[in-house]
Amino acid sequence: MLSKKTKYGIKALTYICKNEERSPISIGEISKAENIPHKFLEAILVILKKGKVVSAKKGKNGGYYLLRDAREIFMSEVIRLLNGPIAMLPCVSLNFYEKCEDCPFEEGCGVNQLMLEVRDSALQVLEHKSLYQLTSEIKIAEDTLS
Amino acid sequence: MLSKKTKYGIKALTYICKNEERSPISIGEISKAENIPHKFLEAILVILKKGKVVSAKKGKNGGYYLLRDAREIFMSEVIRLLNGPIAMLPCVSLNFYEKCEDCPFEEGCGVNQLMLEVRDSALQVLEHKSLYQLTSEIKIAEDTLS
DNA sequence: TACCAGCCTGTCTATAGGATAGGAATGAAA
DNA sequence: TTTCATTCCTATCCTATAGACAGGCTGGTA
Repeated sequence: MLSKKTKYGIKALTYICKNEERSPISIGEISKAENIPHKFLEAILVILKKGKVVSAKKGKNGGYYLLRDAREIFMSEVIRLLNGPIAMLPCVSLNFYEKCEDCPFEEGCGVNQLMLEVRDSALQVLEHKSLYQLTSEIKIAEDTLS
Repeated sequence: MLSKKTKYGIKALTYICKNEERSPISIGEISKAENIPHKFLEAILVILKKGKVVSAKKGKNGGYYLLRDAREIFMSEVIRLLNGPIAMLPCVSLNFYEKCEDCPFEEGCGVNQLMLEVRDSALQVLEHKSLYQLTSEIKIAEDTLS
């Protein structure tokens, strides 16, 4: 399952991206616009800041802004920061690998083999989807609706 | 994350499949061979039984056996029974759909769009991987090791 | 220098996963 | 017909984590 933390995080990023010319954008504005609990969003953006995805400006008219070109921010990275491993099992994770105690050897574990394939197929999507692309898709959807 | 329930369930199924000619196989045997807590495995197999994947024979020399050809048992089904939805969000789930409260309209939600693609790519793998296939792969791995 | 917005720490609750226990029901074998 | 292995059912417990909120500190900008 994708945690709300991650969901909120992605929404916040797309909101910042959509309004980049006005950035920095304050937590208050994002939380109102995207229906995200204010304090929770605070914590989320701190994580994204530590992850070098965004940066913050303090003081009056402060807020958050993208630290890199939105074309260079990929969903795989954001999800790893907020949700943890993309793989569904620690023993097939690239960035959060852990051996599992109950398996004598991984190659002979069917679950391992299976989840390896699932992970790769998910990465195929997530490593190629940039924040820029995601934001564009939303804009298109909004335009066709109105 | 894949729950241990699911992991254990798949392991149990492959074990039964591997030893199908001796079936029914008892919980006791499976739990010992695959390092699965006995009582927990009980609960898991009951679920798989309700899901018409396996069936049970009671009494002496009883146990569990596959209810269908292993070629007709797909991982997508097993995972849905034990782990719940394959999608990472209820609002993109085929079998466990739920609208999310915070989105005014789904088409304009980037997370929704993204997770839709991830779900499809995962399904591509899981709907085509049969228990038979998975079990074969394990056998091959075991042979090449020895 | 005053204020605004980010930052930090800590607490609380609900939920779900994982695991265990004890005994009832069933049915094959002795 | 008795015995015993096995499934089946109900119930309880523990723990970790997600989600959310509160209060006050910090630092920079107007």
